[in-house]
Amino acid sequence: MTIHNIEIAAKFNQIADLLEIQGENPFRIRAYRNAARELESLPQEITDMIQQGVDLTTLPTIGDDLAKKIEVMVKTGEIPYLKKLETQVPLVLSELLKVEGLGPKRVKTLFQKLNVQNADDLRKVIESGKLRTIKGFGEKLEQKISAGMLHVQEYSKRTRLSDAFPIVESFIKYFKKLKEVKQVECAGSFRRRRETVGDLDILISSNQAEKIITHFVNYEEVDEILSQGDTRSSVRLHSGIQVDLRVVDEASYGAALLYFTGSKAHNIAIRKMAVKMRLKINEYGIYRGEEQLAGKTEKDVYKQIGLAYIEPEMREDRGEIVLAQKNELPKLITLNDIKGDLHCHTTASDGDASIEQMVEKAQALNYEYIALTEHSKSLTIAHGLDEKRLLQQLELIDKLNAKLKKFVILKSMEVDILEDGTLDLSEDVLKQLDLTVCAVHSKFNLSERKQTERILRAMDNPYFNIFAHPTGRLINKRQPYAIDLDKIMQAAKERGCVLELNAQPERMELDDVHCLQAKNRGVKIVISTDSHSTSQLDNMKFGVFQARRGWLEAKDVINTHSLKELQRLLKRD
DNA sequence: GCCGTTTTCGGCCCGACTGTTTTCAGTCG
Repeated sequence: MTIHNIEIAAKFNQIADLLEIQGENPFRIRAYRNAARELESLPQEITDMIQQGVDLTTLPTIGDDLAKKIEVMVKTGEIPYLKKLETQVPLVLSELLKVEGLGPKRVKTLFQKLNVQNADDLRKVIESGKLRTIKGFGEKLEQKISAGMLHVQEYSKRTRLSDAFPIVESFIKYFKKLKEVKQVECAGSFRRRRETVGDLDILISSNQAEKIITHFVNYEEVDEILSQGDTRSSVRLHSGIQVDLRVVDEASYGAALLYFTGSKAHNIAIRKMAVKMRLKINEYGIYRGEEQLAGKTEKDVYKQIGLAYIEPEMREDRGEIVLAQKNELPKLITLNDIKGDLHCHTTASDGDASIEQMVEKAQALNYEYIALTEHSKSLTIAHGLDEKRLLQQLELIDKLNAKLKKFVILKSMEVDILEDGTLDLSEDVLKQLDLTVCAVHSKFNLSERKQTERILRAMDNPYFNIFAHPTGRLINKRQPYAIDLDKIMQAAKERGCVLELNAQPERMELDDVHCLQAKNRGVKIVISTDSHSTSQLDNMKFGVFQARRGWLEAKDVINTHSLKELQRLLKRD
């Protein structure tokens, strides 16, 4: 049995929930949550680390006690301490914590006074009017809890970054019309470009907070006003997304932006640094006693604690602060660095646009090259090309290339990796291609060992260049297939293969942690849109966002290079 | 429960809004 990091993290979070309901020491609770977060973003599996004899207490947030609990969990699949807690407080109570308006204190009260253990119990005590008999539970709170229960599922779902974009853009536009607005930005995980966002955090600088708040709650897409104060307000939009607004003075804008961009872990880390220097950071600025030392820009605030400016995408407390101290932060890749797209389809297989249309759009994006990567014959549903049709396309590409100036169409194909690890094209044809983009399109449910072996065998083929769709996941829809990416990366490094970061917003395979892992291993990445239409070529930005979250620089990504250099990088030994 | 360039004990990030109080606890970000 393999215990994954996220499973241990989940157990730690459950322990934290139960301790919270019991009213335990908040710092002890935080210790469990910190450890859970650490485990979630750990690039290596704990199980492997234990096998390699790594001392877990060398990890931040993990001490002697938690290290022991992790080891027991890995060995037995359970944490006895959690079992013990469950005999005192039913675990299902943690579900109630997800209801808006209910926190640990209220859940405990409901459990003790009315024996409420789950949503059903809660509904019953509301209907019978018993809830209101409890001290501290009034009419308004009852309404809030009732509404909250209806939406637990719906609102806990995170929105894909690409879906949040148009919502944010119209919000920003709406606020820019107001002359009282000096600066406006969407902070939070949106600004950190996480692949999904929970709610949206809009920050505005203005000296007319009241007017801004009124403008905010009157926005036409607002369905419900959740709170409305002097400087902050929250609403729920018709789309179900919650939006939080905060208004500050210009003198505090940078500090507030820093605070509302997060992540929470990053904020806590820099505030701790400030405390050590006898300073205090809050959303209004950085202070020595009453005196504000900085606050107008984020850069000023970082500078006061001896840090270089850290890009939002890196603010996850994954080691970026140490690098900022040493002034050794990576120079993150930007959209401007991209010189071409190496994964696109045309009408020849399952795309919507012709070759000419795709080329025209790629040229408009100032690209120097594009690779046409139709599906191969096994993928009949996508009208995959057999050898004969592919050869016809190659001829056509030659003709078009002869006419093009300062732009090259690369001959390629999205080759299916069959179940036995062979490629879905004969060597005769493979050798006529400039590069191959190889991917799994069937048999997703093989065991991790078999799936990994399948890919490794495919990589042994000297014509294998890019491993596309490396996890097969669809955000909010399909889990990644079981695969040992660590082994794959090792093999890619040895064989000179490249891993694809697929920029389709619903895919985003690899994730940020994978990117960082690849970078550390020296494995090259290609960011590709997998476009099936001309407009999808614009999805490149989402791939770049993800790459930035994974600390990638232009040099780590092969399609930032000129054609000549690209060809050198693709060459296998 | 973790952690250490003032500490192996005593700290642990910080503030706004709501509802139900009648001066503040609870929740949230």
